[in-house]
Amino acid sequence: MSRWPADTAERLHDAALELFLERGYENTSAAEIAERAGVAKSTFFRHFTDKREVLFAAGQDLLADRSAKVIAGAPAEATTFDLLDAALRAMTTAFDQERRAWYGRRQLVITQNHELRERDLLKREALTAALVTALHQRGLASPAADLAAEIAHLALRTAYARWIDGSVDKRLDELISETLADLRAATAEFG
Amino acid sequence: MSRWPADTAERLHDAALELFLERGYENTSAAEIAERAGVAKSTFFRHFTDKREVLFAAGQDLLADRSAKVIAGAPAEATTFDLLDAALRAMTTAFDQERRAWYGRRQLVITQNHELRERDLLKREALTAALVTALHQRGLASPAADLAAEIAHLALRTAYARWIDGSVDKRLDELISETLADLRAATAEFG
DNA sequence: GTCTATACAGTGATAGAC
DNA sequence: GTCTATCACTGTATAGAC
Repeated sequence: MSRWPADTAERLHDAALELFLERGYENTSAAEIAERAGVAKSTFFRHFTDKREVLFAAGQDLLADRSAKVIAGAPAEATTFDLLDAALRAMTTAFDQERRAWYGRRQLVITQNHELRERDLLKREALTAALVTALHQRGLASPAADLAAEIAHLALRTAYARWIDGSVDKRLDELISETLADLRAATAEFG
Repeated sequence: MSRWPADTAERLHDAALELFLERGYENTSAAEIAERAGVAKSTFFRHFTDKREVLFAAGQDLLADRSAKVIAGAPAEATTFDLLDAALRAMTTAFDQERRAWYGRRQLVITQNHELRERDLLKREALTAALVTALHQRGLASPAADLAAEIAHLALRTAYARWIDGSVDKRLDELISETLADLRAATAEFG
């Protein structure tokens, strides 16, 4: 048992989402988030480099690493779409079905604010760039690797939106495979 | 001996890029930009909603409108790639060959700063979204429309980088057509 | 090694005057 | 339209407490 209440970061995390939903991102100061979490403002900035990061602090690099490893270790006969499917599924095992509603609330806040949408895009683009690198190392050259990564990016974005939407009760990895299959069909029609 | 003082927005624009190149974006305050342009800090914020926008204020909506019109007015027998090519070329007529070096300096500043990269991504995504809308109105459904827009996005990004790079002395619209043709070939191989 | 306290520069908004 | 002036807030830095 620590002298300090456990998981300060998580409390800040939850306090932030609550307040953003109550009164909006812009109308919530970092000091207020800290106050609700029971810590000082300076503590907030010790845990998160900026105010937006309180919604994005999840292990981004971990996801990229995981997908890179899956791509590197895939069998030689795997098609590019097989690679994308495996990589995206590896990325999203962390997205627990039980926390779907939480991600939905988080995304609602993000969508309604410009600064947060910008940060969201940057995070997604970082994942796409990591995918390109992994595909290059696998021997897939540009522009095919870039195209593949963009398709994966689109699949993830679309599947994530459908997952959060909640009108179909499927796991995120199922939706990813479905969405990617749709995109494979659409890609074939272009050729 | 100019009868009219240069446009305030343009002077702020140029002063900002100069200062960002001299000492970096982070080490330049809005007040300093205003000072070099010969106006007050508050005047800066009357012209640009925030400090980043001084590098992005170019008519973004205009580009989106132009590409939407081109897509709407394209002949019925045009392929999707024809549409993308026409839309991207329409977007980029504003990118004058003589100002290529200027865009290069601007992009250098953007690439070196997180906040500016975020803003850049948001602008590009807005263009992609406008493209999706135009393609929907043309009768192309999702996910084909989304895929097409992402391919266009990738083509624009790649061609723009090559244009700025300056190792080949071609106009941006030429590079776009070339890049798009490469992507068409890559797309066909996936099918 | 985690939290607190305080002071500070800079952003971006706003009100009032010319 | 522009200026001055002022304001709340972000984010940094530092020094110290448990």
